[in-house]
Order: sequence, then structure tokens, then C-alpha cells
Amino acid sequence: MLATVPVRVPRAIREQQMLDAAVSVFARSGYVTASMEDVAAQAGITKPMVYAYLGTKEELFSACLRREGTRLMEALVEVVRPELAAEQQLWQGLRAFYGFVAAHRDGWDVLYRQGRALAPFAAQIDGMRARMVEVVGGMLGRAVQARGRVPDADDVEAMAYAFVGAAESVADWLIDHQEIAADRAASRMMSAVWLGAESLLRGEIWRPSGVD
Amino acid sequence: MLATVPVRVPRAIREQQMLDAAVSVFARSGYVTASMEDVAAQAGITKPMVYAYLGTKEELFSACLRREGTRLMEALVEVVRPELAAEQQLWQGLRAFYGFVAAHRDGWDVLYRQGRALAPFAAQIDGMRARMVEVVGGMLGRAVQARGRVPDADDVEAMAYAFVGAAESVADWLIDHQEIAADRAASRMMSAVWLGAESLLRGEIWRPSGVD
Amino acid sequence: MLATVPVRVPRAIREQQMLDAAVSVFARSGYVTASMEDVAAQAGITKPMVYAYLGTKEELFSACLRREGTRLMEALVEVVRPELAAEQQLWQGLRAFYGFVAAHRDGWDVLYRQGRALAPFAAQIDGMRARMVEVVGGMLGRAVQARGRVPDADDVEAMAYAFVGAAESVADWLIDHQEIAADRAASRMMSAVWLGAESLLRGEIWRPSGVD
Amino acid sequence: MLATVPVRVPRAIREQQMLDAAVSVFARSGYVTASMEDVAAQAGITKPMVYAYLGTKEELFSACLRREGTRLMEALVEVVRPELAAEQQLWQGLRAFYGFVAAHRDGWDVLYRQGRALAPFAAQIDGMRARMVEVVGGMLGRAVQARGRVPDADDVEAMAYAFVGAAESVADWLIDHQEIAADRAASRMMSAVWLGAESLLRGEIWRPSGVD
DNA sequence: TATGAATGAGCCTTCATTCAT
DNA sequence: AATGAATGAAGGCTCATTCAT
Repeated sequence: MLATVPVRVPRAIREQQMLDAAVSVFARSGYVTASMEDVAAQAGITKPMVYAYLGTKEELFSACLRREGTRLMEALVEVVRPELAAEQQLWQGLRAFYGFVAAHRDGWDVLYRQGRALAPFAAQIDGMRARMVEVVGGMLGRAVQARGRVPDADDVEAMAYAFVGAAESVADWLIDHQEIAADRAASRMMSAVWLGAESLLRGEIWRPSGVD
Repeated sequence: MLATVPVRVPRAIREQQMLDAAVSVFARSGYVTASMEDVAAQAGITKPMVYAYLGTKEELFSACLRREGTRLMEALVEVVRPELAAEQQLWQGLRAFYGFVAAHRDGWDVLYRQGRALAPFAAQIDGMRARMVEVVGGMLGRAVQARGRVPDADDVEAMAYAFVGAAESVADWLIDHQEIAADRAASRMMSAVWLGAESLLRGEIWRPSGVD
Repeated sequence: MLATVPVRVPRAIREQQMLDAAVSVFARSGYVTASMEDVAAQAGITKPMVYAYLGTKEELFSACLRREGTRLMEALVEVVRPELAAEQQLWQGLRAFYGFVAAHRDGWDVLYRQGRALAPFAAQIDGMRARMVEVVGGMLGRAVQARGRVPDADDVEAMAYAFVGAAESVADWLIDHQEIAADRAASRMMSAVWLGAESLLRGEIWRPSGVD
Repeated sequence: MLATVPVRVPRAIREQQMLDAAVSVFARSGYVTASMEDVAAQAGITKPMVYAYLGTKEELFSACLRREGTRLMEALVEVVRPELAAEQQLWQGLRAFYGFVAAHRDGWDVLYRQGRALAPFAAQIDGMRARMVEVVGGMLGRAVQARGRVPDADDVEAMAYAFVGAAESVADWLIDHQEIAADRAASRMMSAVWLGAESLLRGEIWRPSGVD
């Protein structure tokens, strides 16, 4: 009987409320199907406020991507300390990554499932993803050098792509198996990939054998 | 008797032409932005024909997914012979997979980039993806058994998810680097993943070490 | 009980109906206030048809201007025969002009009152008006030459502008005095302007006299 | 004590600043397209202030019309002294008129181009215009009487309408030819119209001759 | 088989306008 | 005196979908 009284909320806070609402609505309905009306209603205000503060539907979605992307990146940067060995960096990064996915399902959905499929935003997402691939590639490259070898750029990049893709795929799996803890997922990823990486880091190359 | 006389095309062929047009248009504009008008125009006919032959926009897109998915599956089934060893199965499967992606960019885009992000089709795509994961998981499981060990279901599933995700991610990379041949991509995937898988198959498990 | 049955009308006819409706609605409500819904309703159809056939609101208004302008021009061209003397040309032109204004009040309103005030269309109207001024200027110039004098370009242009403006102004007056016949208006315009023009054509120039 | 300290401007001055801003914005964007936000911004204040001082958008535009109209009228009244002969009155009036148009382009645009086309303000403008026609008609009527004749009311009114319309039209021409001085325009108008008026004042009437 | 004509429905977007501070 | 926050209302435009021919 009290909380329903309309309150004048300062802009900074309202904007966050709007972004929360938008991420939630976009995740539920998808960018195309979601309506600005829905977003406004979910945020407890009216459409014109959304337009006044965050602009167009496209701009709004883009703002969502930016916020969620930044959150994820910050979570990673916080734990992937430069002084750690590559193995430890990967491990910590994966833990943070799965922690983020588990804690921000909607954000993850908006970021990876939707953003990538929508032409106007693909560049934005690809940019972020490229940075991740680059970081992972950096780790791998340094790990190769630590073993006294000279990394091949293309090999490292392919490996990094594989790594990131595998991590994302396991993230989806994690979302569908809510009972599995994030650390468990991270640990499995390390088993699945790092062990193989180690061989690769030592310079082993897989070659087709047999008939072809 | 001029070339401009409209030809009565039998239904089966017309449907394929429509699907070709639809896949192309959906890949170019995205499911939401693409209009039935566009599809009809691209197919060289009028809207009511599309509705008469392939139904609703949703049904049309679903038909696209089905056709492209089937094509991919058939390409895989053709080369992944049961009598081969797991390693060979993976290798051949990857080659066929990247061959398909390279040859059917639009189909791949519609299948993976778009289908997965669109709520109404997620189930359809996930089903197909689940079958792939299952197949890969089966290979891995048999490979473990071939080494005299008892596979852990969750480990194998996680591994399979990672493998499929890595393969998809490298597919994207392949699309953006057209100069790289499909076989090259497949070979890199084997290096990146199989070497690691081998360790895993032998029962090695990665465990966090150090402070945390 | 019969005419209300919805009929499939061929495009050419529907477009004219739409233009009729649009001119009427725009004249009644003004470009800004008029809604596409209104126009569609007045034409007895629904909005999408208007968009399908005549495009945007702006394009629709522009089409109105074009049609009404063409009608007016054609009415003038039909009576202003080149073989006539300037005086007869003016007289016939004015009659046709006031005939058009009296018969197409809405069209006149849309053309002159609204079109000129709306930035996006000013150019279109000004172009037409410029052609009229040019034609009138041509008549005057020839009349001067017929009197054996060399016309001054600026004088003639100013005179033409004055003539066209006077004619338009009297048209407004005509609209507000519906009981006055078009011919009467034309005759008054000739009295008001031609007599003066004659003096000018003979080379007389008005000069300020007295204190100033 | 820096220049950025907002100055408390007394109401009367603020209102004039707002009207200046409004006239400028309306002339640039047109009544419909211009937004209250634009006006406020141009005046360097916020929207609620505009509403507090000058009311609704409609009221604001009306206030613009009133101010510009009054300015024009005052400029005319100042020079059209009753003791002058009709010819001198016209001459001085035209000079003042073109002086105003040249000095207040925006005001003229708002008054004549826009005001007349906008239904809600047509009455206001027509009233002012009617007063002008009346004044001009009065001059003409007195000039007829000065020649010992009895003026025909309709003839005089038509002539007055033609005169005003011609003057306005030449004003537009003046605006598009900025290099032409206002006095030059006034002088041309006198040549174009007064010479003819003189004939008319003497009782001459133009009559159609020839076939039709 | 094939299409031009037509519509229901809905969404994005923008304002003029007003409170509460 | 002045403003940031907020909204009601409405309009342009598009599209999937369907008849009638």
C-alpha cells in the first residue's frame, strides 16, 4: 500500500533499472519480439522515459550488450593476474567466466545467443569476442614460449578459437544443468582442453594417419 | 516461344527454389528483418505462392532449418563409418563438417547463428545439436572403453560439449578466413582437441594446484 | 445496402480516389494535423493501401501537389494560345485560373496555402510558381517589344511577380466571396493590373515626387 | 563573479528573448516540426519556463504573430500620415513594408508564409490582412473621390486585394534577391500598380474584346 | 497454378504538457 | 525563479496473412 506511490528516481538509478529490465525482457522474448512497452513496464515506468534516457530500441540493446560485456570483462580482469602462469590464468578465468554465466543467465543469453545473431550488433559482440580470443591466444603463446618454443601464430589463433568456443559451449551446457556448480564446469573444461593444450604446447602436432 | 514465357515448374522443384531463396534471404537480413515479400521476390514468385507451398514465416524458417540440418547430418553420416576407430571418425567428421560450412555458408548461418538465438526454434536446433553431442560423446565413450576404462557419463558429456563448441567456433573462424581450406581447419581442430582428449581418455584428470 | 460491399478496385482508379481523399483531408486539416488514417478512411480503405500505392505521408502530399499543379497548368496551357496577343493571353489565362480555383478549392488550398509554407515542399511549389512568373514575364516582355521598346529584365520580372501575386490574392478573395463568378474576378484583375501595365509597357516609370 | 553565473533576467525581457527564439525556430523548422524543446534551448532556458511565461505552443505561436504583426503595423502607421495624398501614402507605406520585410525575415516568414497556412491561426492573420486591405482600399477610395467620382465598393476591394497580394509577392521576390534594396522594390511596385490604378481611378474599366 | 488487392494488428517513436522539488 | 523527472496520447509505418479472381 506504500511502495506503489510513484517516486522520482534520479537518472543514474533509473538507467540501471531500465537496463536490468531490458536485459530480462530481451532474454525472455528475444530482441525482435520484445517491445519497448514491455521493457518500460518491467522497469515500472513508461516508454518515453526509456527513450529519454537510453534512446532507440537498437541503442537500448546496444547499451545492454555494453553493460553485460563490461561486467564479464571486469570479472575476468580481476582474477587473471599477469603474474600467474598460463595454466593458473586459464583456470581462474574459467572459474570467473562460469561464475558470471551462472549469476547472470539473462546477460549471457543477451550477449552471446542474441547479440551474435543480430546483424546490427554482430560487430559489437565480435569485437568483444575477438578480445577474448586475443587474451586466450596471448596466454597460450606465452605458455609455448615458456617451454622454449616459438609459437606459430595461426596455430595459436585456431587453438584460442577452439578454446573460447569450447568454453561457451560448456556454458550452455551449464545453463541447462543448473545443478552443476560453476567450479565443476571450469574443472571439466580444464581437463578437456588443457591437457590437450599441453601436448600442443610441447610442439606435438596431430596428423592424419591411415587411409585418409 | 520466348524465354520470358513463365515456366510451369513442378511443385517439388519450386519448393526447393523457395527454400534456396529463403535461406539466402534469412542469412542476409536475419529472420526478423527479412520479409516474406523479400523471400518471394528472391524466388521470383509472389507471396501467396510461398504461403501456399511452405506456409507461415515460422514454418518456412523451420523448413529451412530442417533442410540444412538434414544436409549437414547426411554429410556426416556418410563419412563417419561405424567400423572406423574414434580418431578416424572424428577426423572424417570434422572434414565433412568444415566442408559443409565452407560450401553452405548461408545454411550454416541460418542454422547456428540465427536458429539458436530465436526462441521458437531453439528447441529444434538444440535437438539437432544434442544428437551431435551424443554422437561425439559415443565416439569418446567407445574410445575410453577401447583403452580398458569405464567412462564417466558427465565427463564424457562435458568433453563432447566442449568438442562441439570448439568445432563450431573454429567454423566461424574459418568463415572469416576464407583463404584457409576446410581440411586445414579440421586438422587444427584435431591438434587442438584430440591430443588433449587422448590424455583424458587415458584417465588423466586436471586438478587445480597451488594456492586456490 | 449494396454499395457497402467491399469491391476490388483496380490500382489506377484507387490511386485517384486516394488523391481525391488526400487533397480533401489536407485542405480541411492541414498537412501536419491530418493523419494517414483520416486519408484512408476518407478514401474508404485502410492505411496500408495508401502506403502501398502512394508511399509516405510526404510522398502522398507531394503527389497531391503534382496532380493539382499539373491540372492547373494544363488548364492554362489549353487557353493561352501562342498566337494571341498578350492582352488576350492574360485575359484567357486569368479566366482559366479563376475557373480552376473556383472548381478546385481544396486543390488550390493545398497547392498555394499549404505547399508554400511547408519546407519540404516549398521547392516544388516555388518551381511551379517560377514557371508561371516566367510565362507571365514572357507575355509582358513581348507586349513591350510589340510597342517597339526594349524591355528591362528586372522591371519585367518585378511586374510579373506583382501580377502573379495579385492574381493569387484575388483568388483568395474569390474563395471568400463564393457568389462572385470567376469571370468577374478575372475581369477585375484585368482592370486592376492591365491598365497599369499598359502605361508601363509604353515606357512610363513611376518616380517618387515631393518631399519624400 | 564569473560570467557563467546565471543572470536573473526580469520577466519582460525574458519574454522578449523567448519570442525572439520562437520566431527564429518557427521560421527555421516550421510550426509543426519545431518543438517546444527547440524553442527553450534556443532561448537558453528550459521548457517549463516557456510554458510558465507564454503558455501553450499554440499560444506561443499566436504571441509571435501578434508581436510581429504589431511591429509591422506600427511601422506602417508611423509613415502613412493621414494628411498625405494617396499616392504618397502608398509610396511611404510600401517603403516601410519592404523595410520591415528586409529587416525581419523570420518575422515575415512566420507571419505570412506559415500563419496563413495553419488553420488555427488563419483567422488571426486574415484579420490583420483584412485591416491592411481595408486601409489600402480606403486610400484608393479617397483617391477616386478626389477625382470627383463615386467609388464602386467591389471594384475598390478587388483592387485593394490585388495591391496587397502584389506587394506580398514582390516581398518574396525581394527576399530571394537580397541584393535588391527595399526602396527599389517599393519603387517597382509603384510602377507596376500605381500607374494602372490611376487609369482605374479615372473610371476606366477594362473590358474583354475580340471573339470571346 | 498464380496474383493483385486488401487488411488487422502492432510497434517504434515523438511531443506537448505537467508535477515535485 | 527554475528544472529534472515523468507521462498520455497519438501518429507513421510495416508486415504477416488472406481473399477474390
